[in-house]
Amino acid sequence: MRRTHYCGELGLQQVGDEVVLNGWVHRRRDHGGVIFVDLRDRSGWVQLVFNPDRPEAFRVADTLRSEYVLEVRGRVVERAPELVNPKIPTGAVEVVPREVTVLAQAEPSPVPVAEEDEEVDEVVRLRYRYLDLRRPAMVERLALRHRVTQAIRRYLDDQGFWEVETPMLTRSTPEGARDFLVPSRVTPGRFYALPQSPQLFKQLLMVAGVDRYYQIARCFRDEDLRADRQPEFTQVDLEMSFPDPEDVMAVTEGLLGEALRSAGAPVPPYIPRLTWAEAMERFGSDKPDLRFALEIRDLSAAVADCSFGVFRTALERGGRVRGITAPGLAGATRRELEELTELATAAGAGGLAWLAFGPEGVRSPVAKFFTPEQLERLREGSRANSGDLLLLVADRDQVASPVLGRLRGELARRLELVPSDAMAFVWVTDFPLLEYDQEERRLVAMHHPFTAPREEDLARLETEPLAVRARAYDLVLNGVELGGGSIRIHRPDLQRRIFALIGMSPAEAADKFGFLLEAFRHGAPPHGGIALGLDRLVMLLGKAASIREVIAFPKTARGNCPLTEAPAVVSQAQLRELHLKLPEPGRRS
RNA sequence: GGAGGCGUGGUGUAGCUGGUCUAACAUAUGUGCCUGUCACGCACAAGAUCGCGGGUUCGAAUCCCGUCGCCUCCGCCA
Repeated sequence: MRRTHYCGELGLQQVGDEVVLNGWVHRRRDHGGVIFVDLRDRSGWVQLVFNPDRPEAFRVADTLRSEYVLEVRGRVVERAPELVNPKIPTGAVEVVPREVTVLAQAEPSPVPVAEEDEEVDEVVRLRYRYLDLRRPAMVERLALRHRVTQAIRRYLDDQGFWEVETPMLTRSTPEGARDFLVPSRVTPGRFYALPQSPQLFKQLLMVAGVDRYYQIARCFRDEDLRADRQPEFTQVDLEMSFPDPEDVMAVTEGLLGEALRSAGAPVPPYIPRLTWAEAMERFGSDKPDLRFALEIRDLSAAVADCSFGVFRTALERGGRVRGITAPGLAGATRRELEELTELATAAGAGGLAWLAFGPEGVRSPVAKFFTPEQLERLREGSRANSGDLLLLVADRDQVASPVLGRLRGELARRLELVPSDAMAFVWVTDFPLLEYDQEERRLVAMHHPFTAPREEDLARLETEPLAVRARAYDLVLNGVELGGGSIRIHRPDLQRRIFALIGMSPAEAADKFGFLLEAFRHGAPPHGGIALGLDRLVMLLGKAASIREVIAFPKTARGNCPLTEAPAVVSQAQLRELHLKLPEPGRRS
């Protein structure tokens, strides 16, 4: 017997046909004289009806239990009108089995496969992921991811991109995230690293003349996890030769359009753009959530002559006073205001000033420092109406912007300004090439050290390095960084200047990236590309609460896999082969 | 590394201002009944020493401390 149909495919077109189905017992309803079994596969389920007039099949039906695996030969029949179940796609028909074989029995499932809305503990779900993945919601997520991935492959193939695989065992590189290391058996004391991204290899492929490359690439970063972060994750990684940023963005938008279409999501007619400076100024974030407005406003001028010391000091020290107006929040309780203040200080602000505009005037702990005219200027400048709450932060932009950005997000949540079904894409461009790392007390690359500076800023590279803008672009969706890319440096001399700026000596550069610098001496084309987080994209398209929902076998927040119990202890013999020695047990620090 | 939350039959929850809690409910499971259900129904049964360790108390699921696991956030993630 060979399967003829998937369960979920059956409908009125098959009425009268004899079909062979394979699937799992989704539910069994035993009425004594008649037994119904919902037979499920990845396509959905269809009802089997067993009557005593077919004693052989009926006897088997009697022994069936949830999640048994069956092979069924039977006839598709139309249901009487009053028996149609409009809730399922196959509800107009049912299958009358002539022959039923139990291919596998099943113990009672720890994961309720048929109970759709049962929230099951995530560890249990991960421990028995193969059962969890049988649940229709998870099947749909796997299918969605598949469709999106295939749409991307098709599109990039159409655009002339070649899919090339790059090594998973490579070398550790400085900068960036912590590497996962793999000890070498053959060369004692040496280690491979799992790639944080195929960055260097795709650049080498450009030098090789591949011209257009892509890869659905697994990446590894040994950093702490989040709802949208896993230690291994998948990027749609692409690179092209001789591009402008416009070319990369155009390809990305085309790819995204296909991905959205494949997911049944509306495709935006265009994707707006913000420079990094504008994003920070208006939204306090380099990945602004544009599903809601709530913009930051500069009120420095309005408070310039007030008598509030904190503001005056901030202004004198080159800072500004900026604020956000929260509509309708003038009635905020002391507790709510404390929470917002706590949020602001935790984000780095010295404090948070607030003014509640009401019909009887202004309620604020700092109102006494302002004349009525100044208060009116503030209200006007902040566009606040009666009933609104104005939150003010006074500090250098570097400190104040992220604080205001945090507040903006928090206010949007509290005011429920975030439309749940909106998809707000935005490009953020012109990132600073470098930033100052307080901890390491040196300049570091904001994106990565291979990012090209803008031509017109080149002259300022050594004199005003923090003012130099990069030819970089990030794609943001709903406040989540979906991906980022840049035009790369392809000239060895410029690459060496950048390495020097971030404090990497020529010797170190030669040691760590010598192969790349050498490649650039052999005719490197100008090139650039982008990498998109596939898991995040699918997560957002699938309205999933975490990235784990769209990964077949994800890790927990501590990086464990409850199913395989990785990471696990290995034998002394294995360690010896790898020339590794662990500290005595009990001395783990 | 830091902060917060959660942990009770297979699963999901209630109980958690200490004492008929000898732990309840739903669901799943087992048995029986039932010929049109589709989250089938009805009846009966079995199933948890309340994550683990310690402490307080005459008495702890309940209070305290520690610890483990999970989740969220901050740091970190070029």
